[in-house]
Amino acid sequence: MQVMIDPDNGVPIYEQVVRQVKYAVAENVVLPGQPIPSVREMAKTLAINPNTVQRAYLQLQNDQVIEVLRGRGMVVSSGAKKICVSSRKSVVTNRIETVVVEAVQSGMEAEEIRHAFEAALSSARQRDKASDQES
Amino acid sequence: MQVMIDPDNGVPIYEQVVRQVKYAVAENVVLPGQPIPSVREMAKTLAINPNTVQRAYLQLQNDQVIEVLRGRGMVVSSGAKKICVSSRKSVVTNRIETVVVEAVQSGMEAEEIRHAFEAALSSARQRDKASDQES
Amino acid sequence: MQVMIDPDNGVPIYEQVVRQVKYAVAENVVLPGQPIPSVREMAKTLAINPNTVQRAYLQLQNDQVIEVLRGRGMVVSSGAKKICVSSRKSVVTNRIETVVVEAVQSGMEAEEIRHAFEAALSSARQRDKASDQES
Amino acid sequence: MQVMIDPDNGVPIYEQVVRQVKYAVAENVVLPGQPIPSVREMAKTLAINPNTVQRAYLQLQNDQVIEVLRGRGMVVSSGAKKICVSSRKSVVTNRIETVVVEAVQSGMEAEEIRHAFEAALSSARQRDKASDQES
DNA sequence: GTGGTCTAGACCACC
DNA sequence: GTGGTCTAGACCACG
Repeated sequence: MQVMIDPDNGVPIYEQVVRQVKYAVAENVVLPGQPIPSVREMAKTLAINPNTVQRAYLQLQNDQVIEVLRGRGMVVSSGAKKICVSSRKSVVTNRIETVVVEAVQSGMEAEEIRHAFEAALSSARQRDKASDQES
Repeated sequence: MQVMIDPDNGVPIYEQVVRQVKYAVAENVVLPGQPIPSVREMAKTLAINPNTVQRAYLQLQNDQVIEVLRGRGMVVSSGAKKICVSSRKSVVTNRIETVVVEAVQSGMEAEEIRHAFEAALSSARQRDKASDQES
Repeated sequence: MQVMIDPDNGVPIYEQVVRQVKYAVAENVVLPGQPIPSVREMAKTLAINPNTVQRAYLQLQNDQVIEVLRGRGMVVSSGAKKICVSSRKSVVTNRIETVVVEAVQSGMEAEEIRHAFEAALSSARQRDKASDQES
Repeated sequence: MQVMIDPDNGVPIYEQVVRQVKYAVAENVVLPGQPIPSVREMAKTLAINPNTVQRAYLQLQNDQVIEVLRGRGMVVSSGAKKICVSSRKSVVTNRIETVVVEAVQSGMEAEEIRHAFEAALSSARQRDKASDQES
């Protein structure tokens, strides 16, 4: 499981860790029952403070994505994949709502917003297909 | 110039003020050279902290949308409209593109994304109309 | 709202804070909409680290007992009382289950456990009534 | 001497081992002077870490339930039965009293507490019987 | 003033 | 080795 952190992008580091672990679970990069890197190991590889990793893992526990085997570390919980897939969608939906609210508040007309959206969607899909073919 | 604030929508209040002033300029609600409400007046109208208005006005100065006339308060600067119109569209459009890319990357189908978008748009417009009627 | 902490009783300090805030809400010591002490203030009165209070408040947010008014502090959320009352009962029920499991595992007969339980219950109720009359 | 371990019930594994050894002594499953399984043997039987067994045996030595015979392993000490019988009841009874006091203080009715207790007791006994049959 | 995040370093229980 | 808790002190965004 490879995790990449950008400490300057506004999103809290612990939140970035949470998202990437969930993404890895949703994409079957790690399977239920498999261990995830220990707090100290993850902290070392990301060059961040163990407490920050601890906080990310705490949230993943609350979200029932991972569970603790006492004294032996943490593993992906059995229902994790389902949770991660659905949470990912709800997160994206929330983001869409936020952006749309901003657009409306800033005075754009519905048709104008819709046009920007459709343009973004078609170009994003083209790029997505292209990168699919590469891999 | 009518400004509506939602203290619970996650967007900082000062940022909401900035956006709506820019919106008013872009829509010719206020014209270059015309004064904008004083910090105190705006704060009283919106029932928010004067510091918050101060901060919004500071950012508007940095963005060259308003300027201080010594002893006479603040007015919309001459180049303001051009700045506001272009910045509004580019900012919102960029945000939309970012979100759409995330949605596609997270594996959502185009129809699914479009559905979330339309739902967000209609609910956002309803709330916008409702707050218009209140005022 | 008075909170008492015992740093040596095994229960984490942040957990003690969580419980006592919930207890205060359940007992109407603080009402929905009312503010709770700020992180710094609570930390000072309890003579503990602000981070520890922060963690307690974070959990209370997750449990939807309190909510943040940006820049102005935290208040008891509207549905808090219901949550606190029911959570209190479920916590006690869990504790009972744990103890009973231990008793069974340690080889006590059902009748023996039941006898100890009834004895404890009647003496606890007597003491409870007595303290009620005092107040 | 049969020992059953549940690694997921919150009680430390070494503590579970301690309790069950004491239980076996109290119930005359093993008699004073008789040897108890070696650390390695016990660890293999329970599929747990030898360090964990070591820790349990260390505590049993501190509690004067077992003693080391140089070169011949560990045996149940002479006063063990008396210690185990009395400690078992007093520990469990104390725990029950504590929990019941908490329940009463938290405002639960006597009948409510009794109901939770009986439910816990019957489910705990069922699980206990089930694990007996397995072995 | 408020809460939110992060770092550094310590101590503990458990396996 | 593992995770869990706590302290101390710093910086940031927001009102």
